[in-house]
Amino acid sequence: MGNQPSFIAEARREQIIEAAIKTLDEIGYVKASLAQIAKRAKISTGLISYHFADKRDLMNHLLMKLLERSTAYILERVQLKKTAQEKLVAFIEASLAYQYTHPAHNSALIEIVFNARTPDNIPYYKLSDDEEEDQLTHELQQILLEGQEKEEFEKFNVYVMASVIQGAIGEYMLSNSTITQKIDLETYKSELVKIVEKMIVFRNKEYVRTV
Amino acid sequence: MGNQPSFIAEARREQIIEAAIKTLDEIGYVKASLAQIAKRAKISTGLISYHFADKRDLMNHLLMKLLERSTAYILERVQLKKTAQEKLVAFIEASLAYQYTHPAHNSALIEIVFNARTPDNIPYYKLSDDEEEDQLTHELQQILLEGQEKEEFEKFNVYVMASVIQGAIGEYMLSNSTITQKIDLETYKSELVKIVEKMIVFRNKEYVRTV
DNA sequence: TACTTTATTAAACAGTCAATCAATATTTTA
DNA sequence: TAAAATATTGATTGACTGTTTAATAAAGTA
Repeated sequence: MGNQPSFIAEARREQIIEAAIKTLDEIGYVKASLAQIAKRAKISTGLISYHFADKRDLMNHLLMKLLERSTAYILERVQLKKTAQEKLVAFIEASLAYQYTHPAHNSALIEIVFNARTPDNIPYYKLSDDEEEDQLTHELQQILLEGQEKEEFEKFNVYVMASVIQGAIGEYMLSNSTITQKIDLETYKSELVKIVEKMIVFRNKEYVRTV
Repeated sequence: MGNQPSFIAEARREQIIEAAIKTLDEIGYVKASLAQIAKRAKISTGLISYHFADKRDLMNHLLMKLLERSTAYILERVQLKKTAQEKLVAFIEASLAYQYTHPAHNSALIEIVFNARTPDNIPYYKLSDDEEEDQLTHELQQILLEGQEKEEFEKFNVYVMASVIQGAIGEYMLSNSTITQKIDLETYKSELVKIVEKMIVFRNKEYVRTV
C-alpha cells in the first residue's frame, strides 16, 4: 500500500487549489463555497471532498502554497545582495513587486488570513506564526540585526522596526484605493525606501554635511 | 407620519448593535449569523430583521458606530496639543491606546472590514473610504503638512509617510501575537515614536551634534 | 375608554452549505 | 486480458442561512 500521492491526484489537488485561489479573489471567503470552487475548476463538488479531508484542509493547503510562493520570490531576490542595506532595499522592493504582479494571490491571502480559524476558533491573523510568514519576518529581523552589527545601521529596537517596515508594505497591499489612487507603485517604492533609509541607515559625516 | 425613530426603537437598535459587536469578536464574521446575534441580545431573530432592513444594513450601522468611537477618541486627544510634533505623538499614542483598551471593538472592526462587501461585491477594505476612517487618515496628513509648513518636519511625501505611520499602528493591532509576545504596548509606543521622530522631525544643529 | 401604531415572538419558507454515498468511469497492476 | 485500485459524478442528507408572515402583546393616542 504505497502512500505517495499518485501523480494524477497531485495534479488534481493543484488544480483545485488554483481554482480556490481564483474563487477567493473573485467572490471572497464568505461566498467561496465548494460549489463555487468546483464550478471554476469544472469538476463536481464531491471531487473536492475526495481529495481534501474537508474545507479547512483545502484552505490550509492553499494558504501554505501562497506563503511558499511569496516567500520564495522575496528571499530569492534578497539573497542576491551583499550588504544589509542592499538586502533591506531588496526586501522592500520585492515585497511590493510581488503584490503588484500577483494581485489575485494577494487578495486570496488576505481573504483567508482574516477568515480562516483554528478548530478552537482562533483567527489565523491572531495566530503566532511559527511558519512561513514568520520566515519573512525572521529574515527581515536578521537583516536589521546584521546591519546593526556591521554598523551599517543605527541602534533601534529590531522588532518594532521590522513591524514598521512590514506595516508599511502591508498598507500598500491593503488600501488598494486610498493610496493607490494618488501614488503609483514606483513612487511608493522609492519614497518608502527613502523614508526607511532615513530612519535606519547610520548617519556618517558626509550625510550630516548634506543636511 | 412622523419619522423620528421612537425612543424605544433606538434603544433596541443600540442593543442589537452591541450584541453584534460581541458576536463578531467572539466567533468572527463567518459564523456571526442573525441567530447568534439574537442569542447574545436575548431576543428573537425576527426582531433584528424588524429593526434593520437586512444584515448588511446592520453591519453598516455597526461599522459606522465603531469608526465614530475610535475617531472621536483619537481626535479628542490630538486636539489638545499645539505643535505638529506633539499632535503626531498624540495621534500615535491614542491610536495604540484605543486598540489596547477596546480589544473587542478592534476585533469586530477587523472582522467587518475584511468581510463585508458592497452589493457589487467590492470588499470594504478595498474601498476608497470617503468616510470616517478617512477622517483619521485626513487628520494625520494634515498634521504632517502643517509640520512641514512650520518647518518642524523635513520634506517627505506626505501620503507615503501617513501610510507608513498607519501601517505601523495597524501592525500592532493585527499581529496580536508575534509582536505582543515580545513587546508590551508601552515599549512599542515609545519605540515607534522614537522611530517616527527620527524619520520626520527636522534635524536642527543641536540634534546633529548629538549624533 | 376604544382604536391605532409599534414592538415582539415563534413558526415557516426557500435557499445554500459541507459532507456523504452509491454508481460509474478510468487507470493501474498482474 | 482480467482484476483491483483509484478517480469522478450526481444526487442526497441534514443542518443552518436570512427573511417573511401571522398572531399577539404593549404603548400611544384621542
